[in-house]
Amino acid sequence: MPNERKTDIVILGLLAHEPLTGYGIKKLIDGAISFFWKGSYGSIYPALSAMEKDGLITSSEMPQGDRKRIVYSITESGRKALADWLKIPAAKNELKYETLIKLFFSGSADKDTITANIDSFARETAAKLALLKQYQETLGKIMDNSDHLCYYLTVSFGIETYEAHLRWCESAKKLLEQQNDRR
Amino acid sequence: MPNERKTDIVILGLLAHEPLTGYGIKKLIDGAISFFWKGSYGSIYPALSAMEKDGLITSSEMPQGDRKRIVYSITESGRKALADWLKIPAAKNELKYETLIKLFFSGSADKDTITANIDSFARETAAKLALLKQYQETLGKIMDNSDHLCYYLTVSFGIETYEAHLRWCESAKKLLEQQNDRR
DNA sequence: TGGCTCATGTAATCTGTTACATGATTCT
DNA sequence: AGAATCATGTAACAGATTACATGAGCCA
Repeated sequence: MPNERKTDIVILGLLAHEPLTGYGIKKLIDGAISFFWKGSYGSIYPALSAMEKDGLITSSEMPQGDRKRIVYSITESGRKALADWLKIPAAKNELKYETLIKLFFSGSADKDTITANIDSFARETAAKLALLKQYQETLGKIMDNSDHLCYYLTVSFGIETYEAHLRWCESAKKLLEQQNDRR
Repeated sequence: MPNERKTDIVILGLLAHEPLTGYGIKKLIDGAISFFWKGSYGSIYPALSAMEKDGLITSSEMPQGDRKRIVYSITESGRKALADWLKIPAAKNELKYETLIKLFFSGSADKDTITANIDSFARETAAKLALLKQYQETLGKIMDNSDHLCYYLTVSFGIETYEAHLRWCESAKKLLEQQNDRR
């Protein structure tokens, strides 16, 4: 039975491409993946231990000089678990935006506070968008295999979503102005 | 110091509008709020107890016949905590879409699996979108105060985001077709 | 030599879900 | 009478974060 823990799936997905250390996994998660998934050492290392026990991955110590170094590889059983999970269309998709909580309950807040919150959100979104566009550019040049196509589609998702967010920021601020003038 | 727990903030925000029971809070969270925030009884009731101890809310037993019923109201201290939190522009905005994890690691999956996943995502998104559009229609008619304006803006955010998702679904499927033909 | 990166790991804590237990009221 | 809804609450578990502890290798 494939593990439900998403950390496990992400690790499996990364190891399906190449063997990695826990540290290396963390670095990759902090890259293009980070816009839809986060992971800390406190979740990665325990997951690696558990998955090795379950036979989904294997480890081999490959020290660099005197520095401890454990490289993990995916097993056949691991590949199967990953493939099985990929085939299940059911997916939990969660959007948890504190900005929306703030906005929803800002009925008694003054207009400047609301606008400041929207502006702050817009800045953060623009920064993330810029990063994704960089990734997209790089990927667009090397879209030679199905791996890269999938990366490209994921990044495109982020770009279209963030662009929609930014458009909303503009229209929201306009509406706020209008309502303000009307009083 | 304002509590960082978002469950607390959501409860405070709801109670700022009207006194409610734990059950009533759960019902409201399951409504228009649910697209950006979820809550279970297992998180709501303990939060209510903790917040009462902290003086952010007060309770009064108002049984209905023989049925136990505890109605919570926000205190001045609670209103201040909420207002303080609303003034901080910093916000954690998390997009956690399993669909994107699946897609990102679908390099070795066959095209039908990927398309099925996208279709499933599109159906779910369309369903959520339809609900939000209903809310928007209702809200559009009664946009008489700043509370309703904030609700409207929040719902609009969801609508624009989900519409962007659906557009992406279409373009993603087209790209997949093209790449498939090219082989 | 000092700071960054590579590298592993754990303990305490937080936050929340799921599942259950319990029972009254209201609607059909 | 039976189903749905109203209503409160807890215990076990899950999943993750934060902060810490530790230390080697590499570059300027």
